[in-house]
Amino acid sequence: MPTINDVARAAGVSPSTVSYVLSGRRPISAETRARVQAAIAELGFHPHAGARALASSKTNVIALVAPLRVDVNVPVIMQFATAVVTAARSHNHDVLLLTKDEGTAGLERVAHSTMVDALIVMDLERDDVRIPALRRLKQPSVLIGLPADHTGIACVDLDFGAAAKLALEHLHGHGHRRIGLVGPSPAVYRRQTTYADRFLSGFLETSAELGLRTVTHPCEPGAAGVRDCMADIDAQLDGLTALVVHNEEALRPLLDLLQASGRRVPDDISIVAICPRDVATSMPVDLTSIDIPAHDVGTLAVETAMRLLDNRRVDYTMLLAPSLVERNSCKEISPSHR
Amino acid sequence: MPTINDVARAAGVSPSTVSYVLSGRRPISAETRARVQAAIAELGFHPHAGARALASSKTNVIALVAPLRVDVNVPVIMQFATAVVTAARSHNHDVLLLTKDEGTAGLERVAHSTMVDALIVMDLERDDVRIPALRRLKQPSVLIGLPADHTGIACVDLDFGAAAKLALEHLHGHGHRRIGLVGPSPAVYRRQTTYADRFLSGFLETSAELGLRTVTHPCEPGAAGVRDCMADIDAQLDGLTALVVHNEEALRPLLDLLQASGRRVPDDISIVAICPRDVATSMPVDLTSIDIPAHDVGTLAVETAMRLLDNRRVDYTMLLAPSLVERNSCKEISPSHR
DNA sequence: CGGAGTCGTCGAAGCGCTTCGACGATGCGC
DNA sequence: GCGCATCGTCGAAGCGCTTCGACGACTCCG
Repeated sequence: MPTINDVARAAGVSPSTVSYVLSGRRPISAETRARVQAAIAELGFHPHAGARALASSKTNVIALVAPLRVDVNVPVIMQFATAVVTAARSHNHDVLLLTKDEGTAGLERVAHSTMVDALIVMDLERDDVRIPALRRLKQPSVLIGLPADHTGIACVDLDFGAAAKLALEHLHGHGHRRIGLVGPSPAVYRRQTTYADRFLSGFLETSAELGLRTVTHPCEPGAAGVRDCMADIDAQLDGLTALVVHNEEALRPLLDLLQASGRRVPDDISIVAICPRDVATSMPVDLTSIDIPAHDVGTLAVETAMRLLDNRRVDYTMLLAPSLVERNSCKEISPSHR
Repeated sequence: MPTINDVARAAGVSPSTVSYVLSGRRPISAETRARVQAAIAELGFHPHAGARALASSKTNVIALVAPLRVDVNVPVIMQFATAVVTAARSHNHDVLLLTKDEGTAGLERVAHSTMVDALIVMDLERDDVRIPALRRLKQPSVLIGLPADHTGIACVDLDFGAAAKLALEHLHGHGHRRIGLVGPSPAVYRRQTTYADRFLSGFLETSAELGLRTVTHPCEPGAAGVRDCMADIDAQLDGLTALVVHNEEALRPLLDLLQASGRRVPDDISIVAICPRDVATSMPVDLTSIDIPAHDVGTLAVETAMRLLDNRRVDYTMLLAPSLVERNSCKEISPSHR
C-alpha cells in the first residue's frame, strides 16, 4: 500500500503538498496538482482512514442506529437505511451500522472511541434513555422520530398529526361521517413510540373539529387481532362507512376479513391507509394512502447531520408534510347515506 | 477526551503498560492492572479507533455489502444483516454498511483506505465482477452465495440443491407424483443469482431419480404473474397434486388464486415453500416449509471472517443443510389417486 | 551461590496523515 | 524601484496508539 510519502517522492513534491492537493485547503499550481494526481493514480494511492482520522479528528463515518429485531416494519426500516447510506455516500461519508439493542453503551462506545463524526438514531421512544446520553456526546446526533424532550437535538419525521388530519379531511370531503381508526398494535403504544400517539391525537382533534363520529382501536397482529379490532369498532359505531388504517401488518388480513364478510372496498366501506406506497399498491385493492416517506426522511436526516458537522444552522424539529395519493379505496358517499 | 497518557499518569505507569493491560499481550501484575483499570474507569477512557488502527493495522470493523435496493426479499436481507451485526459485535467488531450499487469501486475504496479488516458480500451473481476485485484485496472476504468461480474465497449459503431434493422427497413420501415448481421471477434468473439455478438443478435431478412427473416455471411478481405461471403449469401437467414454491412474493397471491379457483390446500393440492419461517406461518394456511436460515448463514459468515483474520483454516464452500418443518400444507395422497 | 530464565515495566520509535508557520518568488501600487 | 501582499511550497510537529528491545528484579536449579 503506497503512502503519501511515496506519492510525494514520485511527484517530486513534499508530502504536505500532496495533502493539500487532496484537501484543496491551500492553492496549488495547476502543474503541480496534475503531477501529484498522476502519481496518485499511478500508484493507486488511497489515504489511510485511521491516519487521517487521527490527524484530522474526522472519520467521515456516521453511525446509524437501527432496530434490527426482525419485527414489524421491516421494509420501512430498510428504506430508511438505504436512504441514509446513499445520502451519506453522496457526502463522502460511510455508515457504521449499530443495533438498537446495544443501547446507550453502543452509542458511547462508538462516539468515545471516535469511530464516527455524527449519529443518526431511529425508533425513539417517548422518554428514550438514549437521549441524555446523546446530549453528552461531542458528536452531533439526528433523530428519526420525535421523543418528548429533544431540546438541542435535531429530529426528523413525518408529521403524523397532519397525516391523521389529512386522512380524515379526505374522507370527510367524500361525505364520510362515521369513521374508525385501526391503530398500531398495543405493543407499539406500550413501547411509547411517539408516532402512534401523534397520529392518534391528530385523529381525535380533527374528528372533533369536523364533528365526526369516530372510534379508535389498537389492533393486535394477525387475522385474529384484526377480527377483534373490527368487532369492537363495529360494536361502538354502527353505520361505519370508512376506516383509517395506521397499521401495515393489519392491512392484508383486514381486507381479507372485509371481503369474507361481504363488505366491498370501496363500495361498502372506504379505506385510507398510512403505509409505504408499495404496500398500498400490492393489496388486492389499490389503496388510497398517505405514504411514509422513508427515503425523504432518511435523506433529510443525513443532510441535517452534515449541516451540524459544518456548524451550519439547522431546525431542531423537522416534520415532513404528509401527502395523500388517491387510488381505489375511497368512494364518494351520497348525502342520503350519511 | 482522555488519552492513554492521561491514564498512564493517573495510574503512575507508562503508556505502554496501559496498552498491555488493554491488550493482554504481556503479563502485568495484578496490582498494576487494577490501578490501571481504575484509572481507565475513572477517566472514562476509550482508545481512539483511528490511532489504534494506525498503530496496529487493525480496525476491528468488517464491511457488509448488501443489496439495498428496495426489492424482493427485504426480510431475508434484514435477517442476514441482523445476524452479521450481532455476530460481529460478539467478536468485538463493528460493521460498515455498503450498498451493492457502489460495486467494485466501493469495495476497493474501503479496503484500500484500510477502513475494514474483512468483507462480507451478499447477493452474488454467477460471474460477479466483484470476485476478481475481492481476490486482489489484502483483506479476506466471505461471500453469502455461491458464484461460479470462487476459488480461494470462502462462501456460505443454504444448500439449495439439497433443499429442492428435500422438498421433493417429502412430497414423494406423501405419495405425490405430479409436482410443479413455482420458481423465482425471471428477473432473478436473468440476474444469475445462483441459488435459483442450484435449486432448479436439484429439483430436476431429484425428479428424475424418483421418477416424478414434474414441470418447472419461473413466476413473475404479482397476481397476474402467478395466474400465468399456474396456467402454464396446469397446461403442461394435468393431475397436479403438489407444488414446490421457491418464490416468497408469489406465495400470497398463489394461495389467493388457489382458493378462488376452489382448490383447497392441502386437500386438493399440497405445498412446500422455501421461505423464512415467519413468512410460512403468516399465510392463511400454515405452510410446510424449508427455512432460509439467514441467521445461521450470517453468523457463520462472520465466524469464517474471524477465522480468516486469525489465520485459522476455513472451508471454502460451506453449504448449510436444509431442514423441512411440517405444518399444514401437505397431505398424504392415497395410492389410488397417484 | 552464580548463571539462566522469567516477570513486569519502561522508553522510544513509528504507523500515515494534517496543519501550522515559514519562506522564497511574484505581482502590484505608488 | 521599494515595500507589501499573495501564491505556492516545504519542513516539522504532532495526533494517540502499539510494539519492540532493553533492563532491573526475582526465581530456580545445579
